[in-house]
Amino acid sequence: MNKSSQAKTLSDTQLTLASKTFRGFADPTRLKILHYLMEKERSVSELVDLLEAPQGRVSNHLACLRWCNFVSTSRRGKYVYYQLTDERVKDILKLIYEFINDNAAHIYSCTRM
Amino acid sequence: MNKSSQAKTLSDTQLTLASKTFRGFADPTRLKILHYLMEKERSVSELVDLLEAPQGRVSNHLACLRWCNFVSTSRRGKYVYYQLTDERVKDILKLIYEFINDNAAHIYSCTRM
DNA sequence: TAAGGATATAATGTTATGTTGATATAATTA
DNA sequence: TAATTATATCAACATAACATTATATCCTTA
Repeated sequence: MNKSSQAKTLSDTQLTLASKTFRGFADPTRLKILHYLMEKERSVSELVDLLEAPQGRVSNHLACLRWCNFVSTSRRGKYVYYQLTDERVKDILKLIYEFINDNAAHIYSCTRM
Repeated sequence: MNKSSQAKTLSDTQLTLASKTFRGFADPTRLKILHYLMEKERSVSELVDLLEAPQGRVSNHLACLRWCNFVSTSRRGKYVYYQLTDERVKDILKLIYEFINDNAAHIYSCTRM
């Protein structure tokens, strides 16, 4: 019934979700934010200081990370604190950093696409 | 000596490499290709058939996957066979697919960025 | 070596994503 | 309640990524 050459199919929905999720990680500013959140929760203004980036940009990227459900928020007083939502976010980041340690030269040369 | 609020720093190079690597995964066509390669190696023309996509597009994405060192090639006769290079590529994909199973609704609603 | 099949590359137009800068909202404190 | 601080959002622009299409290269076999 199955063509023997055909792997278990991936639905279009899964493909869309997975590529969106990877895109969530695919920006240096967002990676920095995640990096600082791996240590502990941080308010927006702490992140603005740490990143030395304009507040609007930081908030935009935080919105993106919320959409992906990588982070969640809790307001206490006038500050909004961000924390990692899912332990697997850490696992994924760790795997990637391992991977690039062994493949740096290769990836660095990538210009196309 | 360290500001107590500061996590172990990430170099700009690492950030660049990591975001490039994530972008390598962040496209449905490339995810499909990786999916088929997880089962076994495939020639370009097999992939063109499986994906029902124009050959130029498939080859362009394969070039991208090579840059990232996700895949490598071996020519046998007139065919070029692609295989996964690094076991961690599988690990990363598995983690992501797990993650999206639990976060689908959230991610699906993401429109910005 | 000529012809044909398999694969790679590259130019162009289009769309998606990120940045900037300005403004809006929400909580706090004077 | 007015002023201030913290955060979010949005519009306009710049840039990067992708699809398409055409062409180039590489290998095989006649």
